[in-house]
Amino acid sequence: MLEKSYMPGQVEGRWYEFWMQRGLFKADEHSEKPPFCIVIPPPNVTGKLHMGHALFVTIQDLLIRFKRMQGYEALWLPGSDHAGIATQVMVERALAQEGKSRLELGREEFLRHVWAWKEEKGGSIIEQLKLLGASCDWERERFTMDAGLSRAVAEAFVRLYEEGLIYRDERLVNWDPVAQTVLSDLEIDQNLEEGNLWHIKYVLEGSEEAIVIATTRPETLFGDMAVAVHPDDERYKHMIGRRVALPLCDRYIPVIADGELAQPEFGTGAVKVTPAHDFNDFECGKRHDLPRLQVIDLYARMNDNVPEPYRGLTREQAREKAVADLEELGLLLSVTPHSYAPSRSQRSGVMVEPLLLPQWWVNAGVLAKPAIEAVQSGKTRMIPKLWEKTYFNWMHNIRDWCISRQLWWGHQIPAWYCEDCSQGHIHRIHKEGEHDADLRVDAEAKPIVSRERPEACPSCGGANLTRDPDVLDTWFSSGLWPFSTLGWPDDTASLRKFYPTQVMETAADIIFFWVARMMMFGIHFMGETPFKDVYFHALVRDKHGQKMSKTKGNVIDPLLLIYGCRPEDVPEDERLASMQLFDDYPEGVDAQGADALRFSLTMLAAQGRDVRLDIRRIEGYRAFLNKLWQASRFVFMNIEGHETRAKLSQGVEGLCFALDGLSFIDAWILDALETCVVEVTRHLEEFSFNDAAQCIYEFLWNSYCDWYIELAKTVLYDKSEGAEKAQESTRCVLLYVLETVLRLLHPFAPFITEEIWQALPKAEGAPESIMIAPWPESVPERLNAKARAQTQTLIAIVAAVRQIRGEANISPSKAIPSAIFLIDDAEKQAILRETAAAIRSLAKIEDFDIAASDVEKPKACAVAVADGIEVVIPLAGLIDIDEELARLDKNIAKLKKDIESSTKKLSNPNFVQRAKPEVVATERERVERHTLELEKLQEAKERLL
RNA sequence: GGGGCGUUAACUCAGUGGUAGAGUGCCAUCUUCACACGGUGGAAGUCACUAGUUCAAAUCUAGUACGCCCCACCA
Repeated sequence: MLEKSYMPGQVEGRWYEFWMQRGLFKADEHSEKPPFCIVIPPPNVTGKLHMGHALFVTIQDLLIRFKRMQGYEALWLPGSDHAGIATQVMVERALAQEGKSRLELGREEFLRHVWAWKEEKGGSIIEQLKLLGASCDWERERFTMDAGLSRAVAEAFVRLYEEGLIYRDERLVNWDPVAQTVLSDLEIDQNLEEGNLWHIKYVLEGSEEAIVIATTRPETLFGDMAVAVHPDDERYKHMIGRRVALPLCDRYIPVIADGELAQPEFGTGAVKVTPAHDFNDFECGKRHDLPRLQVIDLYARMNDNVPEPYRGLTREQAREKAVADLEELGLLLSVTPHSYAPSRSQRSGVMVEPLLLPQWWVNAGVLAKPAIEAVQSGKTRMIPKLWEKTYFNWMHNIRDWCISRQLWWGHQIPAWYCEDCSQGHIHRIHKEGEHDADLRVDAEAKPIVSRERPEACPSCGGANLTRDPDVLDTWFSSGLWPFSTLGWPDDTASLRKFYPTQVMETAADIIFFWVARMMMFGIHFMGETPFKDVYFHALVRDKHGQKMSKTKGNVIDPLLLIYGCRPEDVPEDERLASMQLFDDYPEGVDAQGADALRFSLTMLAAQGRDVRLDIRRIEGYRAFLNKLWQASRFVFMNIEGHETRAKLSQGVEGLCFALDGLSFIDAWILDALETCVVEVTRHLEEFSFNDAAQCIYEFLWNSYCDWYIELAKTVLYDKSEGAEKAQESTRCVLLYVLETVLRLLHPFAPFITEEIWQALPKAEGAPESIMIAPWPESVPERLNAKARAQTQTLIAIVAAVRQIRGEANISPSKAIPSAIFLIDDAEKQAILRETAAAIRSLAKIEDFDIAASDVEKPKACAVAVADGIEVVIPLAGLIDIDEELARLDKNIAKLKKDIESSTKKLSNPNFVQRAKPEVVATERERVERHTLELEKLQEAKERLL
């Protein structure tokens, strides 16, 4: 027997262990079953569980458990990502607290530290996924830096290099002067900020005349190589080809015409050109063959190419000094406020400095082509479809991907340089107190790309080789994830069985970072798209729609919700991050359980919409699970000691009752169950998870609990003779429906369903867990339109009496002594007779008569019409006449309004002619029905007056 | 500049051509034998605005307002 109330903590503890011990999450690559595989979006190894993880675990586990029950060989392949920059920054920060830096430690020693850190803290995110019930095949857990995946990375790199799709080149790149690495275009944020526009005079050579340029970055003027104006700009036409004196510097630069860079409307129409520190200027410089003068170094300080007084200043200091000096010289014309969008590093938040540096690149255009075609042809679908547009848009305009990073934590690029052949192009900058030299390799050095360290230089045979110090962008290894995790480059049984995977489920914000790269690499290396469907889930936001962030204090930690929390028990930094939560719940939050969280996220995550997480809704769904718990208790209490248990022990199908021997109520709940099974299955197959969950919710609460169980009570508690047969059938149906719903609900709420299911009597040879029990199948024979109509009548009658009771404020403890149901239809009379006991009990009427509609009614009575049946209840001191009149008036008004609008429709010839015939018929029937009802209510009113 | 999304009850959200639904909250009432994490009844919305298409629009089209996101940026 189950505990009196549902305690998620107690229930959830025991089952995960059980599943693991029995090896139920394991997938067999040699199985005959059709494959269903999802590879997990690998969370950052140093990460901490947040709502985004909870959401993806919920959806992916839902899919995996659903498919596993449906008979697929379901593989959910887990793992984690080394997260290059994020992890390195974190470890460096920890080292800094000990007063150490990575440069002091040297590369090898630093990497030992990172690995130690990974071993110590890396497991926690994985353990947290388990708490949510994730049914991953943990024996296959991978890490992007493990030996196998590192081999895959080297293999991919070498192949792409040999195919000419990877190359090394010196270009203008986004440099993060704090993280000391280059960043890809995707790792940069641009948001509008307030800045200034400085107007500076550049005086024409040999003239008093000046050209005024407008700039947001006056400190870069030291690198100016030209001033550009629009060729058609009348103001400046005569200056084109002449030279201007570069302020603060002892040199002259030309005025050039460039219609692409210079827009006459903006600023003064004249723009300074700094090819080494601005992407647009770089392009302009190429067009005009301008030299590039780098004036800012890797640490964002002014280098030796600027006049002496500025050398060594930071960008900011240099700007301040330059502006002051210009002002003194009378060259600063004005400063106006100007909002602009500077590029900032997503990691450090610092302004990125465009610098000219040699880096490794992937020729993305070639790889993108088939990846675009795969989606166009429908080989891979994106759901919701609107993301396909975003995907195409980016893919069509894709730029080469900068894959090298000046970090130590990551896959070191498998390229070496021959010290002899590349002499003079390999620079070591050794700083005092630092263990390793800072290694810089010019673009001119010739790389030797190889899977393993080469023995000797293929050109000169020399053995003096130095490895490229850079590592690869984290997303390079992530891009290989769907096949590297299955054993690639080896031809393994797992790879053959599970590639291509069926579903990729992830957040849309990494569509470019990850999905696009997996598509490109998957097609290139495997010859097939890595997945059939890509389902994008929404972002989880707080209840006001704000992105969750620690600094905003609106984080909702999934674990706090699952296990509950009191503010005083939460560590301070976490409490600050969850400030909003504790403002709303000063006493803390009760334990909701992983099942309630999962069910809530499923309900909230409608396709294509962001999720605003409201704890009150989670509480509502926990109440739903408690309802399931209580209903199960009811079933257990009632089958205890009866044959039903023995019947179930022959298997659920042993519960096979003769469908024609059932009461219409039994038949009705089976009919509703059939609809529920079909709908839930369909919705899951269409990725409409919220609709699927909604179906189960409504069936269980509104049909099963509110009506079937209540109706069952009248059968089960019937003491009269001969009731035993109906009772046994009711018990069977109660149990059968519960068991089926548990299986339907299992993928949504795995713990509670397992707990209840295990308490059911087991059949010989039954599966050892609900998670490997078969998914409920559709049994069309269960559909029963007649039973549906009959039950509808019953429900309408009970509801009508309840309405009278409710509005007349008749105490629920007070029985109504008598009632009359007036109806001519013999079938409906039969329904009333058949369910007399149920009506008496649910409406709490002591007795009632059934009569034809022309029978004379008592004078003072309350009247309602339900499904064509006139429900008459003698007032007999129970009901206040005025209240009853008010109730009648309200219903009469409602009917009148309804009839009026329907009549109006029907009097429109266009409607009658053009609307679908069934719609017109419905409308006619509606008027008829309501008119009849109205008449009856009006008569009742007259009798009262 | 380009693209996308949203605007439905007090709050959080479903719905998507045929007269509006859920959860929470609210009002009334009830602790009887599954459940007060509950039962029963009730109140609550010109479905942002304006046009158009249609017999019929919350639902389709166009535009307006407000909010949000992505991409590309003019110094």
